[in-house]
Amino acid sequence: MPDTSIPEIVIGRLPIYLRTLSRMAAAGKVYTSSHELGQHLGISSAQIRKDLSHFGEFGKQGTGYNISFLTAQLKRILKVDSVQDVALIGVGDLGRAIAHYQGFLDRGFRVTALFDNDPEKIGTKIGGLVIQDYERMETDIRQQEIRIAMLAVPFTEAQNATDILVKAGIQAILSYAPISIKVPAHVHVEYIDPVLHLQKMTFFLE
Amino acid sequence: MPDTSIPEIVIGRLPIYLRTLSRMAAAGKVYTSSHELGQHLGISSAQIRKDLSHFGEFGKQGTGYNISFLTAQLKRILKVDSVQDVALIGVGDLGRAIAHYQGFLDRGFRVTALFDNDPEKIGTKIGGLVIQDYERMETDIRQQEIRIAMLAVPFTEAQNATDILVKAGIQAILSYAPISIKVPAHVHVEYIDPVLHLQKMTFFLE
DNA sequence: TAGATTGTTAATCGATTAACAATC
DNA sequence: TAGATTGTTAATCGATTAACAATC
Repeated sequence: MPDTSIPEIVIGRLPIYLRTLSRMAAAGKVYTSSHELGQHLGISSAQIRKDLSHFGEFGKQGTGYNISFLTAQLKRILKVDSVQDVALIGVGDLGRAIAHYQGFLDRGFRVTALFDNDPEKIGTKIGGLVIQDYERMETDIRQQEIRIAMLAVPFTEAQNATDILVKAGIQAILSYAPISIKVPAHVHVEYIDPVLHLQKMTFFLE
Repeated sequence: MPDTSIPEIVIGRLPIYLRTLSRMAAAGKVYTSSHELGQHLGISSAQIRKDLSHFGEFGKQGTGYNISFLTAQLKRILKVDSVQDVALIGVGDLGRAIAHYQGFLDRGFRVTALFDNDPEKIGTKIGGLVIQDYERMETDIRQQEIRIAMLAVPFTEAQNATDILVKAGIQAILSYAPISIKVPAHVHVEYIDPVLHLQKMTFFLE
């Protein structure tokens, strides 16, 4: 059971460390240090050491961190050492791009179910998966014991789809819909809305 | 000129306020309060009032905020009261979805240039825009005075594309490539990597 | 050994929140 | 007027960083 006293902001940085370590391993490096990691990411070495210290001692004085060892530890901590099944709701342009994306499996995820409410799409296939009707969403997700969903529906449809996901027992939702969705406290929601990033950056334009 | 003493974290929340106000306006509401806004977003009313106070006084005691007035003020502050042109680099599945996305214009952005380095794609059209060769990236972006780019290339190509964008005078980059890119200090970079969100949420799975 | 780097502590820094006078 | 809500101050809370003993 994860220690819930660990700040959420710390958990949010672990995947970034993991991603950077993977790049280093691919480049043939064997050891790294908090200083080197920090330089890559633009954060302080102290922060990296502090973050990791919440979970154990993974380094050696003088030599730093063994990259493959630290990678394995972070994967274990984040529970991505086994592959997590993900349901994808909404198969428009964006949903299609997500379904085709080859970058999930390496990092612990696999889209194993597709749903849409457009009769024209239902029954067609993407990457070997049949697009299913909303009707089947609750039972399919339960049967497959899927705990994570990605939401790529129009924002007008987001809350409705969310309500079905919650009924199906989904515990985590990554939503691409540009709207705040309501969920019970036990369901985690994260959002991706590119326009929020663009608007933020526009403020800083010269 | 924006007051640079305003914390970046505050700027990051303004687009969220703006998005919520738009939803309220669409629902026919005329006034709202910091309390109501906070409830929608799951943040405290004090934080909303504090954030807004960096930029002026936009509310009235007793009645709260006029939604269309506050919307106009936030758009002005974020500089999205005029439409910003955006270049899109990389027209794979994701780039295609971005190019087709209808949700940008309403919120201040318009994709006006597409680039790819795949000879098979160069010269073909998406939504009325011709996909141009990398060769033309620097000059086209300069000529069109584009200041913002979205990066949807494979991660192996991200730094190379970024270097060209920087030479072209781009000031802000929204990157979908799962890798940290290096830019000069005057260029703002934001990242979207869905796997980071998924891995973070997986930690909290029961 | 000498140099390097960890994990941890304490200090600093910055963000959030509670409270309330002002006032619509 | 009475009730509601702002904008702001001061207090609280939490995150980041500097520093260093331990030790590889």
